[in-house]
Amino acid sequence: MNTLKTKPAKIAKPVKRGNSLHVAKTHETPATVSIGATQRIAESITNAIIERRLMPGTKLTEQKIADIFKVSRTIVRQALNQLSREHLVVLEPERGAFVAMPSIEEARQVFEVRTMIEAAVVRQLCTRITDTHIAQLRSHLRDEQEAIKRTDVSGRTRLLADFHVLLARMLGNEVLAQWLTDLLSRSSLISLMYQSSHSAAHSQDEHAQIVDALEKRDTRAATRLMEHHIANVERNLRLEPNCPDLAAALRPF
Amino acid sequence: MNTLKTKPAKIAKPVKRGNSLHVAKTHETPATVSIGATQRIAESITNAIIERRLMPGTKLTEQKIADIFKVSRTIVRQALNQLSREHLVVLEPERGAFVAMPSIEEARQVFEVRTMIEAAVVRQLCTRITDTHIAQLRSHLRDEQEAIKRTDVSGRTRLLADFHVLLARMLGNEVLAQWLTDLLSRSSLISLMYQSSHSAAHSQDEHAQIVDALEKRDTRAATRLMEHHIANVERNLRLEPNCPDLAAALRPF
DNA sequence: TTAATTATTTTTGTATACACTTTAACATGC
DNA sequence: GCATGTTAAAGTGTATACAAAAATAATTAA
Repeated sequence: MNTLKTKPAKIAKPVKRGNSLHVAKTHETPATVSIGATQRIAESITNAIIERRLMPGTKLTEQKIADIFKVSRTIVRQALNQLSREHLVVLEPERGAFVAMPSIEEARQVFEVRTMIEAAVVRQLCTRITDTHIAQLRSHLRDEQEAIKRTDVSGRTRLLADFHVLLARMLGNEVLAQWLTDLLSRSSLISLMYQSSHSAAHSQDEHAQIVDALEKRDTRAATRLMEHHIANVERNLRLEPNCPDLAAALRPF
Repeated sequence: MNTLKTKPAKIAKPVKRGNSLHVAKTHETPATVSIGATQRIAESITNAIIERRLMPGTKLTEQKIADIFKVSRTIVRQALNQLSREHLVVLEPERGAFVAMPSIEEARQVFEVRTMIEAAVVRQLCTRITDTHIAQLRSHLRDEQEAIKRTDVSGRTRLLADFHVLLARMLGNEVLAQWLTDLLSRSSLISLMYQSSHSAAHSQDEHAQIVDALEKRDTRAATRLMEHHIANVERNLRLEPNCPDLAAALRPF
């Protein structure tokens, strides 16, 4: 019932710098040049999580992070808020921020959504993919292989996830790409938490098969391969009721 | 290169209050009971936007909002940050927050994604929808009709959007439902900005047809109807290069 | 009068202060 | 020794202070 009445809607003249969609800030900036400190910290924490330097459940104390980055808690707070909306961090009222521990149910839902959306992406893509796109994908596949060869764990994790985002981006739909990016960082956290046994090499191979199908514009095969790929990744998670529920299961009441 | 090294990852014991997915805070709380002030303000602004009391482009000055709600700018800032991540508000550095003015391109992308995802939702739903669900949908359709009858503009806007979220929620996938919620508030802002000529009654009728198809478990018809419905809504937007670009077009340079 | 320049006021961005909550450490009683 | 209650430390949530930037108003020159 809070009406929020304002003056007769004084419209701001459309200043219109930064015409295009919100792609602007997504793109890498030249150097350490003052790209919001908030963003810098959020990315550092994201990297730390994805690269397994911060384990799920770890407490993220505001002051400690503030000290590390030499900023005030205000900035850290903004970063943590952002991360919580990306589901990489959980904010418990009056208790603080923790690296998220996605539940088994959440994992299931994330993979279900990914299957739905990525199958649709691949289907769409078959009707409009260009040779340039195919070349891009081949190039990406090579990068994946290299990262696997030299056992660059964090690099290959990122590249394997980027493959999926890359496909979405080829539809020329930033809204979709942005969302898939979020979904994939959640996925990374999930496979990291439930120690996936799905080898990177196997994933890479499946990616290659998908590209092959795309090149032939074989809609049926491409969607089937994508669905199987995601299903495989999910199937290979250790989703048994482990640690957290174990403690609860052993308790008398 | 910011390493963010912390102590050997002191894992916080899984306190485990609020076991289930993040549904907890989504649910309505009894009364005005201290549900975060931030949330309250964000919702007020959202309502004001959807109900057309705040037009696209309006400047949202932090102090003014703070005064209205009798809180500090800190809280308002959090709310505006949240809204910017929902794309209802745009944050321009050093300039402030404005009600978003989604571009034509953004509109196109939002509807494209909605088509993809909602077609998939309906397809999935055909295989697992229950009679209880059908009853729920029928009930919702009645609510829509009533709101239209008594020309409750803001009510019907909300209900017509909620129909789509309701479908997603029936898949038992909160991740999906949450995202569709975001997409639909963006859609609302878009149709509000580009004055849709698609009558509410027509939309409601199309919703009813979709439910009919779902009841018969007619996958083919249901997906086709949903795709057409969304396409209709988009087609009826006034997407001509209007005001904003007009001004730019007339300018010498 | 109009345009350009300077001065003034708003408004944002970040840091800091402070109250209140939680957590832990310790002491007391059983 | 274990549980419970008490006290101290740490941490979060909100308000406020202040510097820097932007918007607005005033002033001057053409």
